[in-house]
Amino acid sequence: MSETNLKSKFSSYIEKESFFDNKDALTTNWKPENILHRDQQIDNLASILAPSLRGDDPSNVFVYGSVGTGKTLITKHVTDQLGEVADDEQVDLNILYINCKMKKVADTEYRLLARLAEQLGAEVPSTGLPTDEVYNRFFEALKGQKGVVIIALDEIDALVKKVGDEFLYNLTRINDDLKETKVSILGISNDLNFTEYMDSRVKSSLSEEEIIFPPYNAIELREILKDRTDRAFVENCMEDGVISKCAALAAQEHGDARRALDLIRVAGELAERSSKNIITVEHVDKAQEKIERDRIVETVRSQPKHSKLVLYTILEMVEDEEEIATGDVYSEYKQICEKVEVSELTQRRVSGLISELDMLGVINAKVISKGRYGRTRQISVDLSEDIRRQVNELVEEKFYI
DNA sequence: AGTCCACAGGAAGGGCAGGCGA
DNA sequence: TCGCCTGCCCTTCCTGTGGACT
Repeated sequence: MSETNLKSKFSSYIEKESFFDNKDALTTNWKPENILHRDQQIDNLASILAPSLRGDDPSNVFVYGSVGTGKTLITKHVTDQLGEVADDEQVDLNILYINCKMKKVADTEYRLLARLAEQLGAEVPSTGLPTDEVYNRFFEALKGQKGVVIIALDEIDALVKKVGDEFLYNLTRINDDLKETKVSILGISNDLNFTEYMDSRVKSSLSEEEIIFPPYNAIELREILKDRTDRAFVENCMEDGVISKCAALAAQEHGDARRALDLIRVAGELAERSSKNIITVEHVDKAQEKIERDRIVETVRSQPKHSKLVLYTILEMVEDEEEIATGDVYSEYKQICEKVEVSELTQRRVSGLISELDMLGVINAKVISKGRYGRTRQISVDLSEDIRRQVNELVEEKFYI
């Protein structure tokens, strides 16, 4: 681009008014003034937690609902209000909130206990101690508290699937050993069938109360989007139907409000970069593609190197054949390893990697039986040309293919 | 009815990096 | 510095299995 062109690009960027007035209103951290379509859940949670204001320990609660149904928002909203009232009334109440899925923060038993202890004022190194020592420090910190401690564990299903439910068992039994302090647990799970993974004792003590968050339908999503976009965007910057389109796309995808907000935000950003002076329905389509592409590419980037190589192998193979089996992938993968001078992994591991890639939604792999000819995974790929190219570049760059 | 393929996938454990206390 | 911890990636060994073929 010539110098004058570049300059005019920059100056036209300044001249063009931004569509965004307050972009924060489209993030998940934003707390809207009025929360829509969740009155029942708010009411329910509030009445369950209210006894803590009288110094009684509230029942343990389990909050279920798929992603983007407002679980975290409502929990924070209710606990914040509760905390404020407790402060005003000078009631001893401590509310801890931990997201168990945060990488490197609370995604193991050790880290979870360390964070909890930290929030109670104890000091725990990020690694190095035996887990039972961390547990002790957490317990000591709890002893120092008076009144009720509510522990909110967000995305608890991810942690239990990873490390088992033993820590939950310990947490639910902790009240037996405490005198001054009463602990109550508020579990938040994305997985509706999550309790199946748990020991029945843990299950019964943890789900004394349950609150279900159903997915939003398209109409509800539209109202939520309307509310947020009124704050986030300047007036009259959207073509008719943009909000409905975002709501409809997100409703198709499990009624996910987060996805709806992402869509409208990315559509706005794309429109801003384009020459159009209004956000159009086409921008929403492009936003949908971009979000999916970014998700896949980011996922692949964070995979271990052999997972990248396996994916590369699969992408090469599906060029010629629609559906392939694990064994085919493995022999081809070995050849690629030889070519790039990397020592190959065992078939067991590659099988595991394929299974992971499937769970991450990068490839499709379902187990089928071919009778006499054994059981295997039938692998297919359903990625756009654009994504395949980006993934291939990612791998080729890394291995100098 | 039984066999047998080509894997799936569980369990246990090894080796390494990063990080601690003493 | 050493000894020990955890998390991560990986191997080894193993049992399980749907259904075409005999």
